[in-house]
Amino acid sequence: MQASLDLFVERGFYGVAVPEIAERAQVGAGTIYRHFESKEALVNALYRQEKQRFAQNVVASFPAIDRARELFRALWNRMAAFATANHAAFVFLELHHHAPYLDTQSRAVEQRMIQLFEGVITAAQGRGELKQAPPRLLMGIVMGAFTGVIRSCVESESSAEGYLSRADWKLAEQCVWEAIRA
Amino acid sequence: MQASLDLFVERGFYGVAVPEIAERAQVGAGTIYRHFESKEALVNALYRQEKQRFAQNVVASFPAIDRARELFRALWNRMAAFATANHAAFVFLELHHHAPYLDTQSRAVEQRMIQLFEGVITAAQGRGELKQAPPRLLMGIVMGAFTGVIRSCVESESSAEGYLSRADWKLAEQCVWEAIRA
DNA sequence: ACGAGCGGAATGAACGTTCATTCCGCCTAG
DNA sequence: CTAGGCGGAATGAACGTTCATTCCGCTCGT
Repeated sequence: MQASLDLFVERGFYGVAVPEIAERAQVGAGTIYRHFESKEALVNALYRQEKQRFAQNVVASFPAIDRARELFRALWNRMAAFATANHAAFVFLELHHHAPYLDTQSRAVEQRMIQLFEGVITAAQGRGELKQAPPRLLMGIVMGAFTGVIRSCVESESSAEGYLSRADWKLAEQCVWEAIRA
Repeated sequence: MQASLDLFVERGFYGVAVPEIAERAQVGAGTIYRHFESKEALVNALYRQEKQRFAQNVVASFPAIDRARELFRALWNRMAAFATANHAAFVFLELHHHAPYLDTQSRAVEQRMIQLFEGVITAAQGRGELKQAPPRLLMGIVMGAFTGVIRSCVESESSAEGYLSRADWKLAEQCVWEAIRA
């Protein structure tokens, strides 16, 4: 699964041959089919695993606070921590967002997280802490901006830069908070 | 090219067979090779065409104003207009961002636009109109948020909704402006 | 204590299929 | 009548998947 993660991130689902995954994983091609029914089953298993890992890192044991500002900071920091520690996984999830070969169950993992967020946003709006806009819109802005921030540092082609500094993360967090605060 | 655009958006470069493109375009498979040297050449031509169309729609004949607020509103509205009128093209550009089969020239088209934006941002920062953050970071936030907004409406699975209302676009514009304003 | 024998996981060459690309007969414009 | 562009069957490479075989670790009779 680690091997396929790396390769799928590089060239996408259809761009990677199963024997290639096997080679990178240092196993025989047939071995993959003892663990996964098909290439599609593999990518679904991988998606679910990483999505769940992401969800657990981000929303599990979420601080039981009600102030939107703190909630948002916590959310952002957790996402940043996950995306930094598991860069490939994050890009993979981003890349396979709504891919046609994802099955119903894989999509459901995401739906649950979205609905959870929607509830939190609506509640915060009720307290007048967030802008009055469709929750989906605010979610799109936050998630999109987060992805954009990550991409902006990957693309800084000054080669070996690698990751955002902690200061930049904090800066970005402040920016995006101001986008959604009431 | 229109046929390949639709298909590439649906399933990605490697997920679409050339004969399939031919069928959708209602031409023979061989005919494609009288116009493009290879499948890769086709996707590069398509990328360049759409990226340039996007760039022209967004930055060409840009209002000669210096107030960042107006500039941003104009930028946002043009991007929104383009993305609404050419949804597939926008998704295609998004999807092929940094794909390994894009050649140097195709990447250069994007680089020029980025550098142009970087200059505008730096200038506005000099005038104290934008937050003091790395221009790439601000660009990532804006572009990412824009994409996120688009995605948020595509995903509203209430099926036949289709597009954002004009009011929602305006709402989103205000949100994202507040993210980057000083 | 030990080795023959067993079960099942791993293997990778081989299979049928599908792909990108080529090629040649056909059709049409001039 | 002819040349040029088109179509779509043909082609060989590469794909996902299978399966006969190998390999390994454990069990159990001696």
